[in-house]
Amino acid sequence: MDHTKLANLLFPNSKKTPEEYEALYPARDLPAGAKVTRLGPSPTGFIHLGNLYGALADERLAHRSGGVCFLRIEDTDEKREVEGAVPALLSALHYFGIDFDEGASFSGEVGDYGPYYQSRRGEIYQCFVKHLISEGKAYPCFMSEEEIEEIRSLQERDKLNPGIYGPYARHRDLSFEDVVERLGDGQEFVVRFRSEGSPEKYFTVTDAIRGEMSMPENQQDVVILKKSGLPTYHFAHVVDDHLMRTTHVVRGEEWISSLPIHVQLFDALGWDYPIFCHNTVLMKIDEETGQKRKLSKRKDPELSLEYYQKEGYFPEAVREYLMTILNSDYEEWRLADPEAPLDAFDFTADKMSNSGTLFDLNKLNDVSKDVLARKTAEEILAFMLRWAGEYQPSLAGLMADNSDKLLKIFDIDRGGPKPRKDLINGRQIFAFISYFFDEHFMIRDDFPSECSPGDIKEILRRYLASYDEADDNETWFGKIRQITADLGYAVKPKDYKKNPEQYKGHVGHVSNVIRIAITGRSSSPDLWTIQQIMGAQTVRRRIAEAHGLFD
RNA sequence: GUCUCCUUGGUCAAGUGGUCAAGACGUCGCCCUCUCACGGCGGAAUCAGGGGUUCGACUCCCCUAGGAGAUACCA
Repeated sequence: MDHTKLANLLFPNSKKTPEEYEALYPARDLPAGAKVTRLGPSPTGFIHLGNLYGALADERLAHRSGGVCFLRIEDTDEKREVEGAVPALLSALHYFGIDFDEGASFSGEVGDYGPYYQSRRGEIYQCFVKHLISEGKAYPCFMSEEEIEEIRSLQERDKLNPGIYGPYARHRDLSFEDVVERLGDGQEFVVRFRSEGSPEKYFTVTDAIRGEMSMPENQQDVVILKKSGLPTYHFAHVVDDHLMRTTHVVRGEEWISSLPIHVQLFDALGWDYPIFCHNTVLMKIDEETGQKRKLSKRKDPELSLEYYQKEGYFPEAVREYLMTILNSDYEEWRLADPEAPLDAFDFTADKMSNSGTLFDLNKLNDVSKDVLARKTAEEILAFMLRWAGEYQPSLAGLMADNSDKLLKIFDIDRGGPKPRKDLINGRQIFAFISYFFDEHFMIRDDFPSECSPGDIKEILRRYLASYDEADDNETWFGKIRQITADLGYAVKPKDYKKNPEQYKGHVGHVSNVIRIAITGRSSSPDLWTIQQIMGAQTVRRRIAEAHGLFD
C-alpha cells in the first residue's frame, strides 16, 4: 500500500517537511560541554518538594556547564490542566532560586526553539507523525475503547501481556479504501507506532546517573497521537527534546520503564538519543503503613512548596538541603567552605543518588539553622518582614513597628566564630522571640522545683529592688550571685552537684526564676542582653507581675 | 502476572576485590556553662538473606526476600 497516500489523506494540512523543522531549529551554538536541560511539568497546579528537587538538578546541570535550562509546559492532557498553574509554578520556582533561560515565562514565551507549550506544537507533531506514516512506521487505528477492553480481557484470561501489539494490532494494515470509508463514516482515530521490537531482544542505554541499563525492546504499538490531535508524552518528548536540542533529559525514575518506547521512536525518526538522567523520586514514610512511598501531592500537603513558603523557610535553606541529597559530596564541600557560591560546586549527574531518598525534615531544619547562622541580622529582619507581610499579616505590623528592636534581637550572638544556631524558619523564629512583645508574652514554663514559692517571691523581690539597667553584665550577675548566696543556694553549680544536701539549689535555678519572670520560659539567650533590648520598664513590670503571682 | 529499577547504621550516604567500612543529621555520654543554643571530645549503630567465583568480597555472578515504578488516547 502507498503509505504516502495514506499520510496525505490523514494529514492534508500538514505541509512542512521534517527537514524544514530541522532547519528551523538548528543545533545550538554553545561552548563545548554545555548542557541543555529542560523542565517539563504538566500544569496541574501542584508543585511539591520533589518537583523542586528535579528542577534544581536541571538548573545546576545546565548553568554549571554554561548551558541552557528551559521550561516547557507539557499540557497535552486537557483534562488535567489547571488555570493559572504556569505563573504559580514560575513564581514558586523563582522563589527558590530557579530561573529559566528560555521557554514559558511571565511575559509569554522566550527563545528560538518554541513554542514551549506542547498544546501549541500541534503542527510540528503532525508533521512527524505524517512522516512516520508515510514511511509505514505508524498507522491510524480506529479501535474503540470497547474493542480494546475486549482484547485486554482476552489477554488477561490467557495470561498474556496486555496491550496492542502483533496480532492484537488489528488496524495495522487497514487498506487505504478501508481508511477512507471509516473516515467517511466519521470515525475518529489515533495514530499508533508500528513496533518492530521484540521482547526477546534486549538493548542497552547508558544513563548518566545509573550507568548501563538494559531492557527488552518495546513491542507495543503505542499511541503517539491521540484523538484530540495532541501527542502522547512519549512522542512529544522525543520530538521536542530533539527539536529543542536538549542534551540531557533529567526526569524521574518512573520513566525508566518507558525508555524502550522512547528509544524506539528516536531510532524510527533517525535521531540521536539525548543523555538520559533518571533520578530518584523523593520518598517519605507513610504514617499508616510505615512504608516508604513516593511523595504524593494529595496525601502530603506539608510537602508542597507553598508549605515551606508559609512556614517561612529561607529559600536558600531549602535549596541547600536539596543540594545535599542531590549530590552526595555537597555537604562536605559546603562544610569546607561555608561561604562559597553555589555555582562553585561541581554538580554532576553521576553523583546523583539512584535509590529512593527519604525526605528528612530534621535534616532540612539543621541545614536551615546553618544557613541562617550565616545571615546578618538585617537579612533575617528583611526576610521576616517579607514573610509576615505575605503569610502572617497579624504579625507584619507589629514587626514593622519594632524593626530596631528586632534587629538587636536577631543580632544576639550572631556573627562570631560560634554563632547561635537556633533559627529555622519564620514561624519558628517568631515563636522563639515572641516574649519580647507583651501581646505574645506569657509565663509558659514552670518555675524550678528547687525553689519554694516563698523563695521565688523573695528572689523576685530582691532582684527588682537591686535591678539597675545601667549595670554591665558582670555587675548584674554579681547581684544575682549575692541573692543566690543569701538565700542558701550554691553560687557555683558544681558545689551543688557535689553536695546537694548543703544547698537548696544553685545559681542556675535562681537565674531561671528571673528568666521565667522576664521571658516566660526556662531557656533563652543571655538574659542581660535580653533585658537591655527589652528596656527597664518592661523588665520591672514583668518582675513585679511575676512577684504578684505569689501573693 | 510480566518487565524494569533499587537495597551499606534510625536518616542522607562514601566506597568499585585487600579500609580497624569515611562523613553529615539524629541519638547517647562527658566537657564548657546561670538556662538554652553554639563549640569541643567520645560512644552506640550499617554492608537484606543464601549460594558461588577468588588466597581474599560491601565490591563480581546466581538465587531468594523486600522496596519502588511501569504495564493508559496521564504525565
